[in-house]
Amino acid sequence: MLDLNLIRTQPDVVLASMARRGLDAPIDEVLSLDARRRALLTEAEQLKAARNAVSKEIGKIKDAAEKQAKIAEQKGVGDKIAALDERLRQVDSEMFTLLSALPNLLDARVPDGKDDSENVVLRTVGPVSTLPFEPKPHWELGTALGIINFEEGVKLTGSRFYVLHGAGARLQRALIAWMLDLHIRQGYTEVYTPFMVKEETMFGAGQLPKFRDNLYRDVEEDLWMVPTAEVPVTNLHRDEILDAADMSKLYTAYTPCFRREKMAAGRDVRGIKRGHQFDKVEMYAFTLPENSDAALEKMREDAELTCAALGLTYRVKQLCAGDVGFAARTTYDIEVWAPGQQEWLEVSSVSNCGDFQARRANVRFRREAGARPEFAHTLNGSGLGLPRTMIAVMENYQQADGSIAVPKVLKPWMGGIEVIR
RNA sequence: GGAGGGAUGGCUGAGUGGUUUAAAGCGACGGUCUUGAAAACCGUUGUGGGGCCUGUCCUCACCGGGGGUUCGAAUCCCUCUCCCUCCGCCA
Repeated sequence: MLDLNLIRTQPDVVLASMARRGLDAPIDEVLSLDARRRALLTEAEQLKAARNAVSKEIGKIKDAAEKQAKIAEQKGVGDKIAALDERLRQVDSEMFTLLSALPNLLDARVPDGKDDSENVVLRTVGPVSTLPFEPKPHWELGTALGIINFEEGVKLTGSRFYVLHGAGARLQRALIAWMLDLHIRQGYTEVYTPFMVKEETMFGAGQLPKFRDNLYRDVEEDLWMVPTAEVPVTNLHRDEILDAADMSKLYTAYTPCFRREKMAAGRDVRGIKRGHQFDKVEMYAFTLPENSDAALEKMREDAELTCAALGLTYRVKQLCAGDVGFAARTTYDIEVWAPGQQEWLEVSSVSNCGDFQARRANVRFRREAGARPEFAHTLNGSGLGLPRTMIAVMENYQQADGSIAVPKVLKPWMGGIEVIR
């Protein structure tokens, strides 16, 4: 949610930022609604002030006849006020609809560009291909080794689902445990959250109303399945006023993620790259406004270290204006090289949301006792999406005979398995 | 699933239609006192919106959420959510 006051005072700045995203934002409509709203509010409040004063007088009148006369005089005022309040409610709701559809302002340093084809590769770390044989894609490796079973996923649930077996399931669990432990060492506090949340919680993280079509929902209980840990973690401090002395607050969370992927129908249908259910370890930060830039760089480094420690070749991209997500002001993507698919896989996306999410979720902080509350800044970054990390590990650690070596850092969780064969 | 009880400010806790303009206590902050501190005493103490005469200013809303009754609602009515106690069932 953008600051209405910013739209009022610097509409041109807001318009320019929206234009960089390729949007024609209805700023004029917002401003005229705002003017109407204030006019209605003034009128309604004057009536309320008068009514309050008279009602107070009535309470003090002792003479019954005089009292009845005064009460009769007041009849009808309530209806007038109710009518104004009703119009105000309508204006408010129109305003809310408009404002909640506007994405975050972009950081000025975000490069221009219309879509993902214009994202900027900042650097590539590691060699792009070193395998001395023809590498296979993970779906062939996984099926041959019996660690990924696609037919079973279809049998149980449908397309885009799969079952992991034996060392495959264990490898994923090892990745999750290792990543969580790594992030804890990097200063994040582990949290385990619900995977289903109420509508308010989805709104607070910026998922609703805009991304409704991509979410699973239980209609009977009105609960929504989380599409990312970012959703519950953002809301951990919803409607709270934090103490500046306790910030930054850094969290890491493992959750499954549920996405309908309606927009991606027919895309990435092979393998485990894009499923309706996948696991992810997330990093999240609540910071003071002046610290969010530094927190973004730290989080990017923490995510990079995860790739590096796994021995994966990766590259860091800065997203261009047209590709930065709805709630973010700036985003880095980290992609790892998958030699079997001959493809860069997006495994992490690290974003600074500024005060955009905090405004929606009403997460504030106080600099000192008595100071006015201010909105916190929030940041989120995947500590790597599991299926894509699995793909990268399988394809990079494959050997000529189709077996897969276990990366060194994961061995403590693999129960002595050195090679999956 | 059944029965009952609750939700009031940072916290505890009064308040059942108009001196409540939400008491009181605790905590926090400021001051007096003190070499310093404690104690004591005095004072301050929420959030959000709007206005202009930009002020130690005026005003509106907020007592779990929403709706209603009334000239007037923390208080009465309806409804939802959450919490607690007991019973049943249960991983």
